[in-house]
Amino acid sequence: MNIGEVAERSGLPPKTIRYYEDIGLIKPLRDANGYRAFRESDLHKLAFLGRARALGFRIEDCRTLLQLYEDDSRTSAEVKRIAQDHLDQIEQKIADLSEMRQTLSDLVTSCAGDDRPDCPILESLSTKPG
Amino acid sequence: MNIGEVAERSGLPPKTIRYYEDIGLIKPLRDANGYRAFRESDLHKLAFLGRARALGFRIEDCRTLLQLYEDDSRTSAEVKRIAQDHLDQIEQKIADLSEMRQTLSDLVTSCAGDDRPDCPILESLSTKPG
DNA sequence: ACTTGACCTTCCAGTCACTGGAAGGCCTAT
DNA sequence: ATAGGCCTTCCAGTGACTGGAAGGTCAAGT
Repeated sequence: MNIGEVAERSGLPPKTIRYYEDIGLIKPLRDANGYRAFRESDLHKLAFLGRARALGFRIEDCRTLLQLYEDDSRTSAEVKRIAQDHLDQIEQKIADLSEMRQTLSDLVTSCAGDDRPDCPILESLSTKPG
Repeated sequence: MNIGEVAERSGLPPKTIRYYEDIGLIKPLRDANGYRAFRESDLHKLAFLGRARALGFRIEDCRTLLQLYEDDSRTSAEVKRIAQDHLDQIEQKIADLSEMRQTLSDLVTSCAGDDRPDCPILESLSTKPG
């Protein structure tokens, strides 16, 4: 398989696939003409990586997860710890964003949004809280 | 005021303040010794920027908001549009993260997290959905 | 006068995970 | 022979800082 087909089948752009090879996540073979020659196993890894990335795992976590996947002597505890840590971070992010949303949505609601200059949003940004 | 005092009073690290000068958000004066000499107005701008950043506005939006703040002929509609767009993006991000959280939390729950290798998390990552 | 330590300066590199673009080689069909 | 659609590498840019090195300045203490 050439990179175009793998890109289509994995859903990842060719650029990303080359990047993943650069950082050692996959090691496709090469044809005599220099083209990358992907095996089914490479495609499978790329799909794995795509799904892990879609869940928001950092690349280094993806690397670890892939290693664990290929390691018969892994324990599910190792995997779970990574996923739980990531889940914690996602929940923290949601909490932070929810606070921003609340503040912003209050400000947006209170702003007339007309052609006058008076604006509670700017007033809030320019004023010390408390 | 030197940068240290401004950093303390604005809550922004000196590095960030220098960076904001680099990209033209503030233009502090200079003392004869080359030290930055901040006016109260610089401090006020930095505090404004700090609050805007804390609400998650991108730097370029912060720049625009600061310009609008200083423009007597602004309209609140301009400000509101920026804030509303940002709010929309935050809500989109929360939606994306919430979906990740749901999936991840299901996976974490279903994983025993013991010393055996069987792991629904890895199985899910390695399997095509559908 | 000298030294110490806490400031301040600039500049360069690194972060993260790609993404865009340029310059050029290869393959297939006409 | 040429056109186009692949493929290759390499370099630079993204956003918003952050760390660190190398060196200048200032105030206080001895």
